[in-house]
Amino acid sequence: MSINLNLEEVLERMAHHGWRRTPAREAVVRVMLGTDRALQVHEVYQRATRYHPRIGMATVYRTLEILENLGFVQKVHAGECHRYYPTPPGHVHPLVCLRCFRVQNFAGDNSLGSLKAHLESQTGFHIQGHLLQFFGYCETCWQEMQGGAE
Amino acid sequence: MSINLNLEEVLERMAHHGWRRTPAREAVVRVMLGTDRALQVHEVYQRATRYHPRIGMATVYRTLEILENLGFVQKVHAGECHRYYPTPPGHVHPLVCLRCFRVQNFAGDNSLGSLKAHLESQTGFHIQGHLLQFFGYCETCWQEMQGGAE
DNA sequence: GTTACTGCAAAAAGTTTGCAGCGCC
DNA sequence: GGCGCTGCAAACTTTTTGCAGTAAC
Repeated sequence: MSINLNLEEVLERMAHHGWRRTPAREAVVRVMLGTDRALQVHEVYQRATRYHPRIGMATVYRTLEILENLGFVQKVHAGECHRYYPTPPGHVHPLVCLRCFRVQNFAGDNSLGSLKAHLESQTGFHIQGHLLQFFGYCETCWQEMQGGAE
Repeated sequence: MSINLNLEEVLERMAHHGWRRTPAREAVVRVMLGTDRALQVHEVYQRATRYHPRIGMATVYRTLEILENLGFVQKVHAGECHRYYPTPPGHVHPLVCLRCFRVQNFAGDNSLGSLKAHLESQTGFHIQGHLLQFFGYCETCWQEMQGGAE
């Protein structure tokens, strides 16, 4: 969720696209606004039940799909499966902690633009997009892993 | 599969790691050596049956896991699901056609190295790796799409 | 002769769909 | 009041696991 938006703004923008405002959708939006980590779908579901106990998994899937299509959340490919995290403002890429899945965003490398142009002329491909992620361990997790806990 | 390796070389390297040479594994290796596209697991399975008709899906999964761990094949995240393609030699990244899933590899952007160092000092993350892919349409598919088909 | 490997089938995990009732606009 | 949305359950897809027979070394 663009971290510069609040609950009302997101719901309003959804409304502009014809999506009704419901307690279930509000719950999912709250969850995504309130996380600094990439979440698996079942984690989104669990957290959403705090705001709307009777929400179902299907609704979570459907709402995440809407939010993704509107550009409010994004998928991250972390190891085994994919996770969702709020889309930050600007053209940035995620740096994901492989242990706690906290996401740190960094500014898009502007060399990718020229690389894209270069690739298009070299290969004849018509490029539609790219995927850039870094993986590692955040300072906190790194310390804890060194401490033998792992 | 590293395109500069042949069947014997791959099987030999697997043997070095203690993996036995079997018809099923040979079939999967042949499939991966013979593709220029990223394949879904069921596509690998279908093609493998040409070499070894009684092969099972479970064996395909198990063999792809071995090949991935040894670095002979890689996953690509293309839209809906992930696909496997042979690891090319050198440090390169995939440019994937969204229609036919042909993979064109390009040389790793060396600016990523300095970006990594920059990110580590900025964020405190200990970076383990990165994921860079471009998506688009190859010239052939682009022409066919313009032609009104699709 | 051992032990790793296989194919099969069943289980598990992840995701989508159908639908009747509810509640948003 | 109409229709979009929901939760539930069932279906479906993808991946993993258990196991007894088979074959590689």
